[in-house]
Amino acid sequence: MKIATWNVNSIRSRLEHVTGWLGQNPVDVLCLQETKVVDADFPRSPFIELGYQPYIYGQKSYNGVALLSRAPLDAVRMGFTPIAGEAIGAAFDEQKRVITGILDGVCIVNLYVPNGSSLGSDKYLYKLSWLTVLRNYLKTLLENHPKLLVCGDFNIALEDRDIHDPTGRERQVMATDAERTALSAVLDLGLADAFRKFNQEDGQFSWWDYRAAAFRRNLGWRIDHHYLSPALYAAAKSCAIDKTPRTLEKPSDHAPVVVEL
DNA sequence: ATGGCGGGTCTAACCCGA
Repeated sequence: MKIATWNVNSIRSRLEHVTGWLGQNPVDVLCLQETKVVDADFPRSPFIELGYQPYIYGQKSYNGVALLSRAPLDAVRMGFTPIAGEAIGAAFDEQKRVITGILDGVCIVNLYVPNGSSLGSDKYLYKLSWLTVLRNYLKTLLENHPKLLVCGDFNIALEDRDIHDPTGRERQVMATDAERTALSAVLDLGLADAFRKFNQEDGQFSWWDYRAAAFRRNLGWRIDHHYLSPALYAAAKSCAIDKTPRTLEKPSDHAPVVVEL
């Protein structure tokens, strides 16, 4: 089973890149983030024609996640609310950042973690709160789904080797100690980084700023991840970043990351 | 480098991302 995660920075602007990539890389499930479109306007038919069923959870202009699956998914859940309840979920689900589904007993959690803007801002505090809600959400899911895959755009680089230049990273959003601690608390539930099972190199990135020729100079960050529960981690066969779509004209600033289970 | 690019939409003296 192959599962990919890709922040596409608008599915409508990236439609040809995504359909082209799926044609070349027929993964079982593609997890999308930042679709930036309401469900009624999501371009479903190009994916149906490719043999993929879209499960979408979007909003206008910002955020938005989707699962594209070759086989029907079981128990698709939108947002935190179905697991966390209305009291916690309703407010956080105003931003569409979470969608889950089950394929062959593997529970796939697709996340778009808040960016956080800048250290100490309201958005930064929201990001930290969001991660505490995520921890409780995944704790409950793990109790019922021992085969759990949590992937997406985490907007956090856990280690200095995941950043091209970690100088000053403690004041830089995506790399502060508070963010790393919050994500580590999530992973301490029993989730491990699939990419690092296979690759210990530095200079391995999944996002490059559009500015300053960052991609050409490989000035990037590794912030898109696949985290696996122990049963899946032991069985994982490969995990790799595909930089090819980032070389195209008008690319997303993120590259897809593929894990094979 | 409180913003170089590139999404979005209230097409801007806009907002937001990472």
